[in-house]
Amino acid sequence: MNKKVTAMDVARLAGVSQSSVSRAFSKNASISNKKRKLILDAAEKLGYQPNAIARGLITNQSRIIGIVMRDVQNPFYPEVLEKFYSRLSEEGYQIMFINSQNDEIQEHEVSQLIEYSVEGVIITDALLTSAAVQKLNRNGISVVLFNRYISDSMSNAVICNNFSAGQKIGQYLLDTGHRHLGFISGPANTSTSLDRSRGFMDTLQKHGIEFIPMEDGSFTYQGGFAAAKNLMKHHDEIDALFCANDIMAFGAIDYLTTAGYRIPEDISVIGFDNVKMADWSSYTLTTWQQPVDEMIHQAVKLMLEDINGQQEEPEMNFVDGCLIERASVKDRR
Amino acid sequence: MNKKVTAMDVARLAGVSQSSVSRAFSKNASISNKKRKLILDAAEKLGYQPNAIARGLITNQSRIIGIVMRDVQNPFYPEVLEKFYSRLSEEGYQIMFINSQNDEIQEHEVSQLIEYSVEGVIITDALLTSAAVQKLNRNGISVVLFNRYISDSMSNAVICNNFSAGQKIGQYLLDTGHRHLGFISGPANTSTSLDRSRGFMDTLQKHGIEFIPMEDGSFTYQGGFAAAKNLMKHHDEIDALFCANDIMAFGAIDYLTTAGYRIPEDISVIGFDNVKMADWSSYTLTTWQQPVDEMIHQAVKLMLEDINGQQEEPEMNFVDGCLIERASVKDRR
DNA sequence: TTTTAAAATAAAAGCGTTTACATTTTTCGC
DNA sequence: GCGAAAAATGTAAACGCTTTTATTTTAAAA
Repeated sequence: MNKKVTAMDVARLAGVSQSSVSRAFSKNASISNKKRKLILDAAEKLGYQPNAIARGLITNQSRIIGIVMRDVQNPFYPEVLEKFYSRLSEEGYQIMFINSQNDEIQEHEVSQLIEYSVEGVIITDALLTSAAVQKLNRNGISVVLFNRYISDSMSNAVICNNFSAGQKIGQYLLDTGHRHLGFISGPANTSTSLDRSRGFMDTLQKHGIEFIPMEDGSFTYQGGFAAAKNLMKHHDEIDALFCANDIMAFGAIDYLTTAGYRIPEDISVIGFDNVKMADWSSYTLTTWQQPVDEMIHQAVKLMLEDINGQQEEPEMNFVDGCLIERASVKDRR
Repeated sequence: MNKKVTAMDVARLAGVSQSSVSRAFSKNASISNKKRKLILDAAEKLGYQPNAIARGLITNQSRIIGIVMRDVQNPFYPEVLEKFYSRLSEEGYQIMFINSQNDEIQEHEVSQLIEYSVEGVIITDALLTSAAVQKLNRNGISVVLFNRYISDSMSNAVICNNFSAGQKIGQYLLDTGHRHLGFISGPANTSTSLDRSRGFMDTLQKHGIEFIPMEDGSFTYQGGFAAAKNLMKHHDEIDALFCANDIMAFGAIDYLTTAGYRIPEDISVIGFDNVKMADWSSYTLTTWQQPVDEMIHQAVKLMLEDINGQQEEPEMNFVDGCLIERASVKDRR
């Protein structure tokens, strides 16, 4: 456990002042090429790495972004995490990972973020109280909600246009000749699930369908499995099932298959997210693709703008996505 | 973007010295209860949070652990990540997440870790050069390898006893009356895949089987799918397939099913990891369970010991795991 | 009381940087 | 060459804490 080598050590070896060492490592600082090379060589020889902690203290910029997730087990989120990592890396940021254990993001988790002076926080699939948002804001920490929003707060958010996607899915199912629809929702306190459901119902109502059977599948495989079971027990007539995310759709399909229904001959199933597995040949799930790359691009853009103070007002960006047709929906016309 | 409130602010409000504020927030410091309460109240009122960056600078302890992963898309790893988060949280550590994009951990990724003075690094499913390990060690950063090891280096590691697991899987397949085995491996440069394969072959050889067909499935679904296809093309006689991880097993099963083979009637398939999906009714995969909780427990224990200097020598801990029998293997006796 | 030890507090140094400011060196027009 | 402006370098002051050291207050002993 050797002592860490500091800028002072480099300075001594190179025979310059410590501030010159600092300048040698900063992009647009006033320093001669000759001296810079001298210093860099000395640094190389000693294996010097600038200390980001010390830098953060003086510059008041940690260059750390917190990412808080909850449902890491849903394959959608690892993908998101990976992509956020790439984008933020490119921008020279590190990621502090928080896996919120509870539905709602906890006080102490917010505190951790603040204590480490993260410059921004990306909230993914976790519930945020307005109090938490305020606390973050009060500490000058930018917040971007990813794939959810809270109406009363003033936070940046980028979300798939779940309402319109829901509408289009409803339309698609109707267009392909389905008449007995069912819906498996996520938790009732998520904007994601709510908007998808509202859009879906909106279309149905326009076609004179006022009520359809629904079950909460809590965004999990087991939930989807159980929800499908309940649904079919009381509504054997169902010919199409819209699941508010893919993972529930897999659960539903697995239940239906074991119960002897054929997909899509007997029942069509449609999901939401287009996770990698949707393409697996066991499922070949027709689903709604969230344009993850674009969403992440925008989220990072908002974050950076906010951090750099180029933002007047928090923005909410909606992106559309599109239907991916595979083999889990049958054309019944 | 309010200015951050510092210990000095609290001190002023409470009418004490700044050092007393510091003491009020530290566990076993010499301070009267009266004053502590006074200070804590003032801090509460101002919404003061100690600045971990500043603390880290003076104490030379960042309380950050780096976790580097590569194949986050393999569902095994999100689970691991989540559990590491819980354990390390309990110990008061934060996680800096690195998603290595390449097979081999990159120079600049190691640098990032060093710049942020992480106290330790957990390496999961990523390849580490000895040079990288040395660089970390030279900077006093503890390294624990999770689920892999490198023989030439002196790093802590906790791994499933892949060799013996491979042996037992071979035995199990033989015991259940299989005579034409095939193997789908991971990348040839991973100790994980190699040891599983060696153990497997070891058993087979003891039973007079010297050679079996093998394909590299590179630890991915697509790889497993393709590998199964290649294997069956040339070796139609195969009656059992051992896949070096679950995700490849899923790919293999999906190929086999679409090709008209019945699992397990025509071909038995066995995986490795016991990810959540293995229990899904589409797969009901018989597989080897890695004792993740125990592995993580040990990894964190090693890490902490190393950080606290209670370690003479790097340790390599092997854990066993056990076979989980589901429905993808048929008893052919 | 007075003396002395112990406990609580304050003052100040220092962690490894960046950066404003002061000083020195270089460059360049005349 | 000279002088002035520009560029390069050095000096020193922060940043927000912890911790050592010095000082004050309190408690205990006499």
